[in-house]
Amino acid sequence: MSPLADTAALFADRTRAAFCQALLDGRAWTAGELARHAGVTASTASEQISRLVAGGLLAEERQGRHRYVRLAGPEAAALTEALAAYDPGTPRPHTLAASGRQDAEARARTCYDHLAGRLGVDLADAMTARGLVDTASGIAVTPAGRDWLADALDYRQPTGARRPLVRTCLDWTERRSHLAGALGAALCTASLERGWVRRVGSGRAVKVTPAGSTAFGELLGVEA
Amino acid sequence: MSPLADTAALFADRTRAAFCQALLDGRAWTAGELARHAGVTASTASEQISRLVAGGLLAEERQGRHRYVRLAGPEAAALTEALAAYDPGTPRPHTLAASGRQDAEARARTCYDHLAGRLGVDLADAMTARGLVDTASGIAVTPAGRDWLADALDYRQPTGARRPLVRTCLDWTERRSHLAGALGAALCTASLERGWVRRVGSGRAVKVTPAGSTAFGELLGVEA
DNA sequence: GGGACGGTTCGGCGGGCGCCGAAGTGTTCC
DNA sequence: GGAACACTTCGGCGCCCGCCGAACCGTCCC
Repeated sequence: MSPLADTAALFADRTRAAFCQALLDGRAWTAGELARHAGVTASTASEQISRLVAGGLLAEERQGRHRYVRLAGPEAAALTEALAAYDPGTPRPHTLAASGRQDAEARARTCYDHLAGRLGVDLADAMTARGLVDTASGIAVTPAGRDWLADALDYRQPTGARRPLVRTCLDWTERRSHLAGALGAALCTASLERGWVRRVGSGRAVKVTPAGSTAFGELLGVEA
Repeated sequence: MSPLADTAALFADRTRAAFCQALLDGRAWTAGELARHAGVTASTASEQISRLVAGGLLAEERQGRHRYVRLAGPEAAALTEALAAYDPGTPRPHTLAASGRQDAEARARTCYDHLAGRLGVDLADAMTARGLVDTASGIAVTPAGRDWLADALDYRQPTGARRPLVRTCLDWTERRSHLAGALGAALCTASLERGWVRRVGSGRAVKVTPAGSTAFGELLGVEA
């Protein structure tokens, strides 16, 4: 086919799409977990995973009798997000029935390696409002933002880093941008390590802890 | 299916992918032109175009007995580019045989509404080197860049604009970033209007005119 | 009106793909 | 060694989808 069509075909299947979206939490899943998650048999999952790996979208790691698999990299995650976020003009039906289960994810979740959902958008807004990132023309970290990253998160950009310090990521529940890139990853890592947020369930949803409420409030004036 | 899989399925076909890539030149094509371009019959093209329109990826406009069709918007173009650009680790086979026809496109072409190819990358590098855009942390237009846009291109960002002033777009021939967003569009528009570049053939390729060589040299120090 | 032309609709063909169950391989634990 | 377990391979079924040719519908031009 054509490279474009080949790449797209990897996503163009209910089961494979479900795999990729599940893996957007940035963690490695076993083949069996993915199979149960998508509601297919182990054999089907095995085949589909192999296709995704062959297509370069997933990276695998064998450990004993387990096959761990994760998204191949930030580019793969970005592509998955971009496809999931594309939704031309549909004014969000947003059925209330299904929203119960999705509620936790809508409030706060991880998106590959950064925070998303309402929390992610709030954090992004707060950082913009405080002049830590500048969205007036593109998106960039301000000098004040660099200081904040060093002070609050103890993160300093490696010299000669090729990964952009900050990148926007369109949120598929909020339909607004939140912060990805190295900054987003650092914020997410710090939040998990310091117990500001905790993963709930086996999916992407996270919950802001009391300590997190305090921290986000003090550091950014966000009440969550 | 799932929204993700549905969207991906639109691209997951040789013919439809060829349509989208052709339309990346930002212009409207007739159904017949697309059919010939992709090497399928008119009936097939008609059906596939209808699917892309129904999927919200293409916008159509009927004029007399012609059906003009173009990409639905910048998001659709960005998605197409993102899919085309994703190519995990393949170190560019770059067959010399096919490169003849593609040579013009590799040198300079439009990418939806901005300039790409070697020219696009050179312009992006020059603007970065001259401090008009800042890529140290994300991508943003500097104050000097705003002045340059006003002076050289007579472009001023509308107040309250929701489109980012500048955005990067990964080039599928150069595998490097060039400038998209409102800045990229303004630069492309100015270049075409002022005769700095001229479209060649029916595709996306453009050619730098002598006047363009002078202008790019004086404005940005780019020799092209 | 008549002919040329762009586009669409319909029927039908062929191939590819997703899925499963059954059998098989390799690993872990007792 | 044997049993449980995670995963893979294979054969086969059924469906979907891309494609074409033929007939048809509008539009444009003489």
